[in-house]
Amino acid sequence: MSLPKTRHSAAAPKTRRRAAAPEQRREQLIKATIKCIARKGLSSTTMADVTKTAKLSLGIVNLHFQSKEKLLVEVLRYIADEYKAGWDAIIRDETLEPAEKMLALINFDYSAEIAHPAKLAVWFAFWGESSSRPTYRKICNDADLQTTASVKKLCRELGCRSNRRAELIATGYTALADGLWLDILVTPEEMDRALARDVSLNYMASFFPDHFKAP
Amino acid sequence: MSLPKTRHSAAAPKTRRRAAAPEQRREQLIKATIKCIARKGLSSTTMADVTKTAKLSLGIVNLHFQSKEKLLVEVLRYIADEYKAGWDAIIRDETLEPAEKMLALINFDYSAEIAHPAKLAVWFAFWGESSSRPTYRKICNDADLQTTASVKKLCRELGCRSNRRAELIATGYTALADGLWLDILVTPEEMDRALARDVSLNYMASFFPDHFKAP
Amino acid sequence: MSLPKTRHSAAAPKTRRRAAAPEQRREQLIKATIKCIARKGLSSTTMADVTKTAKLSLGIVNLHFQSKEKLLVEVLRYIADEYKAGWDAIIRDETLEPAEKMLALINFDYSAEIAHPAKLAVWFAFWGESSSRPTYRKICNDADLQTTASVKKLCRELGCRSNRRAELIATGYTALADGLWLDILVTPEEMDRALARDVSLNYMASFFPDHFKAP
Amino acid sequence: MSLPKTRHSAAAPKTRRRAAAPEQRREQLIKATIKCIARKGLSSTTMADVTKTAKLSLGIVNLHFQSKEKLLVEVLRYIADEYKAGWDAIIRDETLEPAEKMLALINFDYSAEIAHPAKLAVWFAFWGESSSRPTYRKICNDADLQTTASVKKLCRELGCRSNRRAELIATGYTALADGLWLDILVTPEEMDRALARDVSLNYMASFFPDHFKAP
DNA sequence: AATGAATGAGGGTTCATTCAT
DNA sequence: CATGAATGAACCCTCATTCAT
Repeated sequence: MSLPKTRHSAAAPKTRRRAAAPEQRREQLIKATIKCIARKGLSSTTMADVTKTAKLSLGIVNLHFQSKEKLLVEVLRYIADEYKAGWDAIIRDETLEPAEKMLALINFDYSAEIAHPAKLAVWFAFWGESSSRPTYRKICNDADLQTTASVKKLCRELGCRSNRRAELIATGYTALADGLWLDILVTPEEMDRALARDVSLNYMASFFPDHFKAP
Repeated sequence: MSLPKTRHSAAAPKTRRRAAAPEQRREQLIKATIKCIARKGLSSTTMADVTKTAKLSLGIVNLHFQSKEKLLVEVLRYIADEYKAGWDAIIRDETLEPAEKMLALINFDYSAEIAHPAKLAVWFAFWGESSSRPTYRKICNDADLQTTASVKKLCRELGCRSNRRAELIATGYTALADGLWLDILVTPEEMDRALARDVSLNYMASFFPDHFKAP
Repeated sequence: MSLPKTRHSAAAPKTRRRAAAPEQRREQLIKATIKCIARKGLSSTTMADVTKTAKLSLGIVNLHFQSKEKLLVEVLRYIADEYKAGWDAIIRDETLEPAEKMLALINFDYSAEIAHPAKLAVWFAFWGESSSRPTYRKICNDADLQTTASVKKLCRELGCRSNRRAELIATGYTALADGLWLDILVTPEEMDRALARDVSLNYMASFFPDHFKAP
Repeated sequence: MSLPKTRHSAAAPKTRRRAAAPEQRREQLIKATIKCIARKGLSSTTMADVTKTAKLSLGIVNLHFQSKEKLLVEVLRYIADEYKAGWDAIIRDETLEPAEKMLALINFDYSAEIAHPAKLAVWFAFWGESSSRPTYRKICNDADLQTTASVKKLCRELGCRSNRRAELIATGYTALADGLWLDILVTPEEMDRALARDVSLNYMASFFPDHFKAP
């Protein structure tokens, strides 16, 4: 909208510039955004912050993502995809027994890559906004739902007879992971990845004492 | 120019709201803010939203809270205090056995008052921002730390010999509760208060089968 | 849209301010806008220009008009209404004979108030944009259509027998006026209000020699 | 770092457009600009619009015209030149009597080529801006002044004794044409080329009943 | 000669805060 | 105490222009 478009003053780029593959620029901007969200929070992260962090010019986000909103959605999707990819790789690994899979999943959930403070900050920043933003919610949910479904299946394979019981355990596992991530993010003095792993292992061990040993 | 420097005509003060007890105004504004955060999210809640919801004038927040930031802190504190008060009442109730206390706590955590969507929305909105805001973090943490400490003590009373083990269970309980609240907020179709209660009870039953029965 | 609303920095008004009746402020802003359009053109007129001209703060336009676009529409409507009001007053004046009315209309069309350079600049600025903006077009047209209808009726009263002929004369009168206004605006050295009046009178005199005398 | 400073692999120059005669490119861009102005208005026409319409690359305008401003001036000049060329051809045609010339001019003014909606849109777009842009004004004026001068001369040849009277008629003719073009552009439902021609002819017939017959 | 990714000044809009009433 | 018009910094977005390729 807005009438006045005919610019009569000139706006001239002063410095050198470089061209890059679009996909590369997008990732560069997404990573800069993650850094900013971790540092300043979602609502305080501005386009200027992001582009300065990426050492690029102000206009570049709109060039590659059309709008800030779309950038943010891509950021969330980027993290969600990374999580789902890692998780799926384990689930599909046919060399592992169910208990080994579950163990691998626990280790994955609290690996340095996944339980990284910046990424957790992003997760919860979006979760905090998710109740009023359907798009965010959808992406956040998808990850959780897949997780729960996989764990439930594993529970059955681990010998859980009742479907209802498997449901409770799997739902609990996902919720527990969310809560532990929150603790890692918010009280790093009290909670670290190792402890979170132990708590999760302890959880599984209590339900499947034959397959897991409490730490 | 304008003549009447001394206006003797009493300006009709239209509908001037009656002065109210400051404490009452503050609570009125806090409740309006909770409503707004639940409806629009933390970052989209404006002073105008809050005051319109409270049916008060725009300037009144700064009159009673000095700034938006301070209002938000008070909102968070209000919810945290309510939670801690309810929890403490149970902990201090000397008529209850440890297992009864734990059960009461679980019921409390998923009561309509505490696991209320609007309040959960507020919790997670602040948690989402907490990583970049020390003040928010402090308030959010305090609640969690007290909770964990209480549960840990109860675990010992329920027969848990190892301190380490009690720590794991208690930490897990708090994290589980956080994760379940998140689910109630974000996927109400998948998770409700009753199911959350069952998951928590199932958790406790697995560690203390003599005191709790899995649902 | 756009997430980040939670301002954490303060933006404080520094100077004195005064309150005014909304209608008064609106007119103040409309007049400032007319001045700016005449001076810089429609597309180069910015909110900052308008508010600086009105000696008010930047945010005030959005306070009173919601958006720049709406301000512009109101500006156009303001001028159109003024024109129609003056025209209607003459048309409805029952003390005037048809020829007297027509003469009064001609005098009105090139009066200082109506053929004012700033207002003409606004008219043509909007007309220039009208072909791509339905809202502008509608307002501009309405004025022209009423004008033509009135003149046509007067032509009949002046003795024009043929409806078709009255149509041609009236349509011509309106077009002539538009063209003369354009000349006054664009070539003030060649065309002034007095000459424009003479051209219009000459036009009418050629069709109704019994009622008008060529200048 | 990057190894291949001397890239011997011939970079495939994808679809590189063939170089074209500069004059041809310029006209291509001017025509695309006219199309855009007619479609979106002057102030909303961007370099991207123009180059996309011309199916050329973004940078090409600055290559051929240095700046947007200069492109626009060339667009205006292009249309003005076309008009003047057509007009001059008639004026210089020695096979025509004065009355025949005047008729030919009227027919020309409302020919499909001249009274084309897109071109009229461009005229008025520039006229709308002309009051604040001397360059535009000059070009627009030149056309009008030549027109008026020619018509005035014809009036004398048609028997108009008084210089003053010829002046009034000629000035009126030009203004009438401008106004009629505006009507064709802005109210196509009410005004078309045929009607405009009739109005103009009716105008001339009223002054020179011996030479023209009212339609 | 031609391309289009990159730049950044400039624009409209929002909204926490102030203060005359 | 209470009100809400006014303020202006800061935000997101647009787009003419540049220049490495």
